[in-house]
Amino acid sequence: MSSAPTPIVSNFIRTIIDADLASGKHGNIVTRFPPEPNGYLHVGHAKSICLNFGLAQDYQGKCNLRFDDTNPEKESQEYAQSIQNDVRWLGFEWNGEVRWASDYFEQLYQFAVELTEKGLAYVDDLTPEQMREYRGTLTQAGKSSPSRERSVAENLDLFARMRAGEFADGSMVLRAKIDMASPNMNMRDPVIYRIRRAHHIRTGDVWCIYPMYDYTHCISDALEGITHSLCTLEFEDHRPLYDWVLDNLSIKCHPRQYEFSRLELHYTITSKRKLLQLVNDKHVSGWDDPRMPTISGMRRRGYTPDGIREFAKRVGISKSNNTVDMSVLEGCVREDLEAKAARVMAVIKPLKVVVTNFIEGQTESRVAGFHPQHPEFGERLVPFAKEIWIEADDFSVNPPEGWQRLTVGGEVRLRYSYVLRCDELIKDAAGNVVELRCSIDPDTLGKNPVGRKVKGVIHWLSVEHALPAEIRLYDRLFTVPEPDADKNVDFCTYLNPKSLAVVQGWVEAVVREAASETRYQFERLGYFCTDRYAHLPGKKIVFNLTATLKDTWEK
RNA sequence: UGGGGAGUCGCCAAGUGGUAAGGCAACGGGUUUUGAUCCCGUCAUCCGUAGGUUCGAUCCCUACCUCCUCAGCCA
Repeated sequence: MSSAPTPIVSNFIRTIIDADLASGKHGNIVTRFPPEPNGYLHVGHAKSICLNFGLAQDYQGKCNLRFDDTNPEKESQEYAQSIQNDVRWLGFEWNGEVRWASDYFEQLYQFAVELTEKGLAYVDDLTPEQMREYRGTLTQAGKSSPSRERSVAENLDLFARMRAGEFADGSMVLRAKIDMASPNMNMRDPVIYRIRRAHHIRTGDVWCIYPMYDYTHCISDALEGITHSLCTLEFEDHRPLYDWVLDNLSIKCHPRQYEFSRLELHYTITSKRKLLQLVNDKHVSGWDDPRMPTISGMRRRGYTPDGIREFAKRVGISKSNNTVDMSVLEGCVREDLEAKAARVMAVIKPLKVVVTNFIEGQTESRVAGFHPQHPEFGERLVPFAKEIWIEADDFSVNPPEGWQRLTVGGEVRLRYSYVLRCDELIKDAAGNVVELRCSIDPDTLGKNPVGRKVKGVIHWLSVEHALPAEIRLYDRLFTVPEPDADKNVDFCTYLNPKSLAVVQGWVEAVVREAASETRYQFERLGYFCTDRYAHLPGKKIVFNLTATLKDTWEK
């Protein structure tokens, strides 16, 4: 990061790892990031990625990337590919090859046979509705299915025939035989295999039965030698099942699951289902729309991997529910960009200024550094001419108290150039200010005028030299802090109609050949990034607003 | 009303039986040709509540309150 990086803060998981390493329980740690390839990764996943890969880095351990691809109906290669791209873009590399739960399908099947042989699993043909009834409620114990006492031999036969495709989808399942009276619903004989004739992205039509998450995850972790299996709080209730499966199978490795609280962010949503809805209903241009909280969306918006990683560090890891404001994420990105983005001037809402005492047709160029604190960023020439653009917001006919910008009769410093005085304004028939007639003080280049102080500094562009650019301005996607808080109101109701505004502005000619995804600070405006797709170097300039600069002037 | 979790500054978040880290934000001041950055300073007599144990408790015990979470052949 720019200045002082946020120091590593202890958390309960690090405490556990420290103890495991100190006691010799583990010589080194192995974590894993296990997404289901059923959507694009979002900021919440970024927190998990930074945790798992970050821990592996800090402790010189390893972190696997494993796809939990056990539900073929929702998964796709496109998603799997995007996930790999996102992890790498964030700056992490997984240990060895990408792992797939589907690579373990045969072993998973054999383990299920083992469970069945031990009398710990049985084939059930209750309908989903019946199964729900038999499961009981939070306060009432469930009751046994008639199939619960089926013989081992018959279970083995039935399970083999399930695999062989003899039964219809949904007609039967394999269940773990645990405890129908358990106060933990997950232990009331959970389904571990279901029949589903769906084309799988990797195994195609080889299988017609697929293992469930709870059964698959722990075994996958064990097969990979994972030491610390980290997941979010809602899986706390699943831990007994995770342990039950491993305790009852002939697998020596028994990873431990630890749960941390998930990230909640104000003014956005992080539910894959809802994010998918935004895409499908065309409320956004796609998963990578710059307004999306997806990693690819943030990338397109101009957020940096370092900024996002800093954010993960800042929010920390704990078990308490927490909601972080978007401004914290923006702050991290700003901090990173402050140090890394080259400065350039741009005018988003232009107002023409004619410098009456400057010679027509003359151009006067001044050298300006690309970064005030880093001369190594280099410099460029900024041309000055008789006609210039200034930001319309930098001029006011009736300025409020404390105004440091331009007003009639007032003076302001043109960044890198002269002190300018506004002598008169020109209005159109409707009374709108359309042009300013100003004059410069020729003796203020590189020095302050004598006898008076000019506090304000504004950015500007020579009309003749500026380059037109499409500038996409973004605002928060939702108008309320918690769009999906009320289950009775569709979160789309709170979509911000003004979350995107496309304007035609002007930028310095030096950015003409900028590659896509090049980040700049437009002085006094904010950080902008050339669009990953629409921006065509040398042909079409398209910038996305990443974040505005902090503005303490706001009144 | 069953089970599993969590409650420390506006937002995150350490911490320990010995008298409350840090970050962000905020607020004051300084520098500044970005009202940005940067620099300096301020910012919990108090750790959900009420009791108890103790020389001493945010950390131990008891009760209570609040919030989250679980009844998919999703993950």
